[in-house]
Amino acid sequence: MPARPRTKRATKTKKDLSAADVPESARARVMELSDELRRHDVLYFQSDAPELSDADYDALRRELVALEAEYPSLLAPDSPSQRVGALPAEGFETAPHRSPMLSLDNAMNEDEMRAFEARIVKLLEFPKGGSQRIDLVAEPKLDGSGVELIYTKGRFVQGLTRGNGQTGEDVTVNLQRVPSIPTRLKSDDPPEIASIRGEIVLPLAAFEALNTARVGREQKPFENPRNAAAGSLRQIHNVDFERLGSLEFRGYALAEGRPAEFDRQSEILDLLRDWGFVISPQIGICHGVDEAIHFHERLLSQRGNLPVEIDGTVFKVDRIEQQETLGALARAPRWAIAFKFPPEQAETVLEEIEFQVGRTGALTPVARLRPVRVGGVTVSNASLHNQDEIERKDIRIGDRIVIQRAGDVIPQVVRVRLDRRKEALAEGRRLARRGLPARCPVCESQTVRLEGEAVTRCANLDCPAQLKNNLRHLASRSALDIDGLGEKRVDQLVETGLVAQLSDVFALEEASLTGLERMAEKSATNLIAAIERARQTTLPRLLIALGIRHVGETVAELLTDRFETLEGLLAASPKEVAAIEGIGPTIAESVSRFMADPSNRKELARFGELGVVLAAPRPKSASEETPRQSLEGLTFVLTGTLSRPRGEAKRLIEAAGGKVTGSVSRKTNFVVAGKDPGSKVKKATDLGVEILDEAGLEGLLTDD
DNA sequence: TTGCCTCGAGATCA
DNA sequence: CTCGAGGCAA
Repeated sequence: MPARPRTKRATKTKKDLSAADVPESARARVMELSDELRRHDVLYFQSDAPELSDADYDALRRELVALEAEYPSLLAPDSPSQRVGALPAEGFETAPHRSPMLSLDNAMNEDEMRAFEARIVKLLEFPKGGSQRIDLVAEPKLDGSGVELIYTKGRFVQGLTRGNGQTGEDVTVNLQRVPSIPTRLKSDDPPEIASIRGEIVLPLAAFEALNTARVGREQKPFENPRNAAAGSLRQIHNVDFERLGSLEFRGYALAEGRPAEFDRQSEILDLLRDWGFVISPQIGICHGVDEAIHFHERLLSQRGNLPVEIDGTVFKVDRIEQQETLGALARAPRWAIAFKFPPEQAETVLEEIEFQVGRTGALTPVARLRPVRVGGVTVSNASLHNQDEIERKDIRIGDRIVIQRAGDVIPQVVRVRLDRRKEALAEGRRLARRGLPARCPVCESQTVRLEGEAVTRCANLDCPAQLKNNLRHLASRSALDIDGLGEKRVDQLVETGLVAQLSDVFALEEASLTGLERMAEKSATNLIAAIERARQTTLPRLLIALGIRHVGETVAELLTDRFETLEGLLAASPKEVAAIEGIGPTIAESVSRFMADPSNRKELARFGELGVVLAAPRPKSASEETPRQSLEGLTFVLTGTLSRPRGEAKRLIEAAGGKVTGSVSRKTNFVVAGKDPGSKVKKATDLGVEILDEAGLEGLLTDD
């Protein structure tokens, strides 16, 4: 488990040693070790003729790691110590943030900025008539990837992505390669623990250079600096050091470790700079909202000349004391706001309006666009929400339209260039209106629009489009979580008629799957196994899986808490459902209607007939779990000659809840080596995967 | 919604 | 080598 001994060892060094302080003997030994390890890597990977035992190899490697830790200047970017073996076994580990990494509220225009100021003035309860204004620190809002860096006693020990705000991915090994992240804080008296937050960006010049290099190597250039930066952080194998070396970290907050005498955000920025971090140079202090708006406009005018991409201005209340008074909501602090630049717009041709059929049968118009770059990505689709929207904006096929990415993500049609219609016609585009289809585009059934509703629906409950969406939903994470049942597989299953109603997934057999496109033995087995696992589920998951309108995680839990079993729910009267705290009339109606429907009841019964079992609401304790599933979640690889046929060994493992795969990867937990094992054992030792002999396997199977 | 990364497995070629 | 799935970020 050589996860990261480097940083731990390093804390023992008394002070940073510049290159000159490194004893010649150490330098020589590092070179020697590196050469030796590299030679062995080649022997091992390319000629399969290793000279060193794995233990010896490991020892050399450890020695190298230790030396590099002691003399960081000797750590070459291409050192064999940086190879994959140094990485965590399974992707990146996740780790909790020291305090939640919140996001920021947005202001899209001046009014919202003024509202922000008004809100804080009110909350801070300034004495009437006082001339106090609020000092706001202004910083560019960098368009990159947010990270948290942890320093203990001034040493960089851990770096996390933002993740969900509570927990992030530990990308320390990659961040250690970013030049602007100091290994040590420049401070005589660093805090015990400091948490620095900031943005990882890829400066435009580096982005261009990187892409030129990539094109030269016949690699695909990156679409935009932000994705290139975020992607760089998540590299695991064959890590491209050039990429990491071109990243830049810019600090903007100190979430922990603030010395008491620093009581303003502006001072913290200075402190971070003193500690050795890069701080955006375009920092200002604004006294009141008018200055803030002015700052924002000036920054916008400089935008094109800046070395990094930005998408707005962040304003923070300068005084920490005031920040603390204001506090934070669940999602974002009340003392800061991101004033966004107007979204980039682009013009393109609307080539077609299609209608998608959703899970409930609702027909949603989607604009198919001539692909156009906007905000760093190529957009070719945009939702049009509903028919009213199309009519209000008078959108017609063939129109030139203006699009933008709302909230930076969802593309939307802003308006039609009505003034360009003449030209459009001249170019032969037909400018047809697209009305709501009378028949479903997928199954050709009648469509209906209920009185007072905005949406039109396909009336056919068995419409394949609805079935596909329902099936996708059933297989999704929060529902039955069936691995390997993605969009394409769902399409196949429905189109071949293998699944005509939801419960059919549980009637699938391996034999009927093989023969489908890209569905050979292994995939079929895996899918069947995933479905088998899904048979044992819980009532809330099943309720979610059914796709009852308005029933998500929360409602499913509420229903389960109240009725405990499916039978209980089926027997419940609409009144009882409606009486549940947290369930209003709309939801109650939807649930009761579903449960009363005879075909739904039949379908539910069929789930049971096909082996779907609901576990008790909450397992009392872990000790009550069935001991037979002892290998749950473990992956095995078999190699060499075993005393029983492979197939049988495989069955035994699977019966105990384990998984058997063909090749060794970091996801493999155990390699079972029989007589005359193959190269898999070598690979396993290299990846640090545990190797079992047959006795060891027997032990696992019979034990506990 | 798009782009990036990883993984397992299928398809293809030698 | 290519594809599908899954996860993550904005």
